[in-house]
Amino acid sequence: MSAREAALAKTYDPAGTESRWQQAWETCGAFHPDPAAPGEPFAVVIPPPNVTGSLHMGHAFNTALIDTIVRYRRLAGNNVLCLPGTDHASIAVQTILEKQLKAAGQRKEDLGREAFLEKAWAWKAESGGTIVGQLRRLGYSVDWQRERFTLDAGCSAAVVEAFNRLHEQGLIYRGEYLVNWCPASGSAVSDLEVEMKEVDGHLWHFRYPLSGGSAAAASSGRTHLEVATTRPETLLGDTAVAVNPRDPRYAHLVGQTLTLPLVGRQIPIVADDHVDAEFGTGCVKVTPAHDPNDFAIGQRHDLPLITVMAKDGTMNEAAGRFAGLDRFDARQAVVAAMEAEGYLVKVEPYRHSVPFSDRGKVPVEPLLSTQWFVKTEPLAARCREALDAATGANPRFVPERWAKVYRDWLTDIRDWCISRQLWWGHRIPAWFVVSETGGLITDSTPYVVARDELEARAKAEQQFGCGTHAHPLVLEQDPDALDTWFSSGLWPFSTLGWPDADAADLERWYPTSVLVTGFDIIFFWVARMTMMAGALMGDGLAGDGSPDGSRDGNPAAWIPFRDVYIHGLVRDENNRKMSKSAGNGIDPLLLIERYGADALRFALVREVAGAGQDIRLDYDRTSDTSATVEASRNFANKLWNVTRFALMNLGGETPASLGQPEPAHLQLADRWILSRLARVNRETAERYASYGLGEAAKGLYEFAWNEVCDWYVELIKRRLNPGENPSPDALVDQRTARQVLAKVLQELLLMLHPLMPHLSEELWHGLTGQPVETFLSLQRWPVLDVAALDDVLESSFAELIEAIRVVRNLRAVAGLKPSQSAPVQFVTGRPTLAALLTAATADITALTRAERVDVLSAQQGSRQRALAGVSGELQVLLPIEGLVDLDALRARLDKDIAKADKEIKGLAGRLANPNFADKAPPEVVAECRANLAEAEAQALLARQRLADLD
RNA sequence: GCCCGGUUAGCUCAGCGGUAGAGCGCCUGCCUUACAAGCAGGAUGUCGCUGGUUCGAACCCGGCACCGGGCACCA
Repeated sequence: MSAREAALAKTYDPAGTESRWQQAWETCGAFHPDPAAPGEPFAVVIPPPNVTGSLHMGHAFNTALIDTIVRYRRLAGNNVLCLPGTDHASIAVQTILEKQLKAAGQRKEDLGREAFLEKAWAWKAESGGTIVGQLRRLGYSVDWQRERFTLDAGCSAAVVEAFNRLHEQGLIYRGEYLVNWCPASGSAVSDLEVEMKEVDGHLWHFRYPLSGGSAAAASSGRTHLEVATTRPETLLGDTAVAVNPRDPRYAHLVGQTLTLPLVGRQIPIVADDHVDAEFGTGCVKVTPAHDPNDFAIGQRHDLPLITVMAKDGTMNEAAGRFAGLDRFDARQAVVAAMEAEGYLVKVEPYRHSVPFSDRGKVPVEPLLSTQWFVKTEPLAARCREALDAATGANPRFVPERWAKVYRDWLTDIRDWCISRQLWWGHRIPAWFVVSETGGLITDSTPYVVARDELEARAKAEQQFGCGTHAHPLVLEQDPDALDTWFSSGLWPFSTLGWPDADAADLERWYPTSVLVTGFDIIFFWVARMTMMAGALMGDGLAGDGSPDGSRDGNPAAWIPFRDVYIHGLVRDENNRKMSKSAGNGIDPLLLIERYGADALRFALVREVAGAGQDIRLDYDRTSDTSATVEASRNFANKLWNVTRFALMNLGGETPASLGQPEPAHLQLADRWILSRLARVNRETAERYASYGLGEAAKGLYEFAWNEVCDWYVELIKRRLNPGENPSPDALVDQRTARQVLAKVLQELLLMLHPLMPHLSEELWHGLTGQPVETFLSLQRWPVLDVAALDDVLESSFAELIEAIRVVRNLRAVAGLKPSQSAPVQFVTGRPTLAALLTAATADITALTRAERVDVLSAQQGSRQRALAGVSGELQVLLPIEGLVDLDALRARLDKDIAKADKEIKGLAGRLANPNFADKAPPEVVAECRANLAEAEAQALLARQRLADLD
C-alpha cells in the first residue's frame, strides 16, 4: 500500500514499508554503479564484519553513518560505490568448529585438513549470511552485487600476490623469535591481539645461591642473591641473573656464577641497563625463552635460550621433574619445591598486568617459535611521511586528533607476526623443499615463496636442481595460515580488482574517498591498510625493504582513502562499551522491530553531534524500549502526517503538476518558509559534506517540526481551504500555498533521505506519484535558491511569531479556554513592526483565536483594563473586561518587570565601566546601548500597565 | 609512566570570547477536521573547583579534582 493509497492511516507503520523499499532497491540494482558512469567518483569500502558475527549496535552505528554519507553523495551527483563484505575471522570460526567437533568427541586432526575445511565452508554457507541479512534491514545502500569475502577467489589471489611481492621486496621474512602464543587456540597471535589485564597475583622472592668456591662469594660474605618473580615456573628456564651495571651492591659480583635451584644449572650474573636498581632487590632472574625483556637481555649477553614449556601450555622435558604439568600447576609445584628446599624467602600479594589472548581468553605465553613476519618499519616510515606530507595529511583524520594516535603507533612499531597455526584462512604461499630434509619441515628446511605450486616447483628446481629418480624434489606447502588482518589490510584494493591493475573498479574508485570506522581499530585496520598500500599500490620499495628514494609521487595516489572519519563507540545506559562479552549489548533488531530502521538510524546519527565522541543510548531492559529511538520514531510519524496533510490538501496534484509558485503571489509566510528552506538546504549540504552528520540531523528535525509543521502548515490551513465559492484571488492564493507546501515537502524529503531513507522514499512516492522504480535515492539534491534567502524577512517573521506567543501566553495566564475568543491589541511605536502586524492580521487571528486584531500606535494605546504583556518594543493587550484574572495578570507583569530590571542592571553595569566603552568594539557597545534602551522601555511599559490595573 | 577525551537543566548532549540552548522527562490546559507517537503554554542551571589573561570567560591559559579511553609496562 503506497502512501497515497494509505492516506487515511494515522500512524506510520515502518515494518512493511522498509522491507518493501529494501527489496525494490536491490531488485533494481539501484546502488550498483557503473564505473563508466559520469559523476565524480566517491567510494567507500565498509569495514567487513566477521562472518561469525551478528549485528550489534556498533555495526548499526557505523552503518548509519556510512550510509548517510554515501546517500548524500549520491544525491549530490557523485558516482558512488559502497562496497560490502565480511572477513573470515580465522580464529573465531576455527574455535566454533573445534567446539562442535569436541562435542562430537572429535578433533580436527581426526578429520584432516581437507574435510575440516569442507565443514568450515559448509558452516560459512549456513550462518555466514546472518550479518549480511541484518545489514540489509538497516537499509544499507551498498552494492550487494559487489559483495566480497576475504576468503573468496579474488581476495585470496590478492593475498597470494601481496605475500609474494612483499617477500620479494624483503618485507616478509621467516625466523625464530619470541612470539605471543595462545595455548587455547594453539597458534601464535600478533601483539595487537594481546590485551593486558590487571590481575591479582603474587610476587615470590627466591634465594639463588652463589656457586661454591666463588672468590667473590667468600670476600663479600654473600652466599646468595635474592630475585623476585610473578612466574616461578619459568625459573626452570633461567639462564642468568641480571643487575644494573651501576649498582654498587652487586658490581663486584658481575661475571660470577649462581647455582639455579631445583635445576642445578650454573648461571652467570650479568650487568644490564634494563634492570632498575631501585625496584625490589635490584636482581632480576633472566628467562630468555619465556619473556620478551629477558629475550632482549639474552641477546645482549649471548645467553642460551631454554624453552621449558610445550605449545599446549604444559611443561616439557627441559622442565625435568615438572615435565607434563600444566603451566599453572607447575607454578604451584615449583613454589612448593623451592619452599621445601629452603629457597623461598617470602610471598607478597602483587597486582600486575598479564597479557591475555583476545580470542582465547587465556594468558598468552611468550614462546620461542619460527614464524613469518612483516617487516613493518619501512612501511610505517612511508605512512608517516604520507601523514606529514607538505601537501597535506594522507589520510586526513576527522576529528584531526586521531592522526596523533595513528602516528604514534607507526612510530617504534614492532614487526608483525602474520603466521597462524590454523587451517581456516589463507594458506601461506610458501613451499618447503622437504626432500632436502628427509621429508620433514624443520626450522632449517629450505623453502620457496611462489604464486602456486607450479611456480614453486620451478623456483625450487632452479635453486636446488632438478630432482632425480633417486632424489625426487618433494615440495610441501607451509601448513600455516595467515592472520585474518593480512587479508583485511588489502581490503580497499583487493575488493576493487587488484592485483589486476587494469580493473575498471580499481581505476575508477581507488583511492577510496573515506573510511568510516571506530577508533578501536585504528591500529588493527587503518594502519595496516595504509602500510599494505604503501608496499603494493605505490611504486615499490627497494629490494632490501628500505624506501627506494625514487618515489616522489603524491601519497594521495596510493594511500587507500582520502579521509578517515573516526567515530565513537556506542555505550550502554551505564556508560560501558557495549560488547558481547559484557553481555550489555542492545539488540538493534529489537529496536528496528519496535521503532523502524529509520528511527534507529536517525537516533544514532542525531547523537553524534560531537564527532568522534562516544554516544550513549538510553535503554530500558525490562521493556526493551528506548526513549531516544522513540523520539525519532515520533519524528518519522510527524513527517508521515505532514505529508498526509499535504496529500489531503493538494487537490490531487503533485509538485510537478503544481509547478513553481509565482513570485508575485507569494505571501509573507511563503517567502519566510522558502527563505528558511534555502538556508537549511545550504547548511545541511555543508554538514553532510563535512561529517557534521549529527548537526545535519538536528537541523532538519528542527526545521521540519518547529518551522514547517508548527508554523508554516498552521499558517496556510486557512488559504488551503478557501470555503464555498472562493474568489479568484482566493484560488490563486490556494494554489500558491499548495505550490509552496509541495516544494518545501519535496525538498525536505530529499534532504532527510540520507538519514531516513525508507520513510522519505515512501513519502516522496506518495507526494510525487512517481513509479516504484523511480527512486528518491537516485534523485538530485535540491538546487539552492539563493534568491529566496532573506535575513530581514526571517527576523521580522521571528517577531511575528513572538507576538503570537505573547498573546497565547496571556490567554493561558488569564485562564481563557482555548475555545474562547478574545480581542487583541498590539501597541508599538515602531512603524515597520506595526506594518508587519497589520499585514499579518488574518494569520494572527487564526493562530490566537482573536476576536479582532488592532494595531495601535503608542499614543492610541488603550487605557482600559486588559491582559497586558510586553515583548521588546511591543505591548500586547487583551482588553477583556470581567474575564480577567487580575492576580495572575499582576504576576505576569511583575515577572516582565523583574526580567527587564535584571537586564537593565547588567547592561547598565557594563556601560558604566569606562574601560568597556574604550576597549570593546563599537558595534558591541552600540548593541549594548540599544538593548539597554529597549529593556528600559519595556520596564516602563510594564510598570504603566501594572499601574493601570489599579 | 606517556598520550587523548570528558565534567553545562532531572537524563542525554549542543554551544567554545559579548553574559546560557535543544531533545527527552516534568507541571498546566486541550481529542482545535495531518498527527494524543499530538497541540498550546510553563518551570528548571553559582556552565566540576581554583588562579590568571581580558573592558568582558561556560568558552582562552595554568593548577587541582573526579570520570572515561588508548599506548607502554619493572622482574
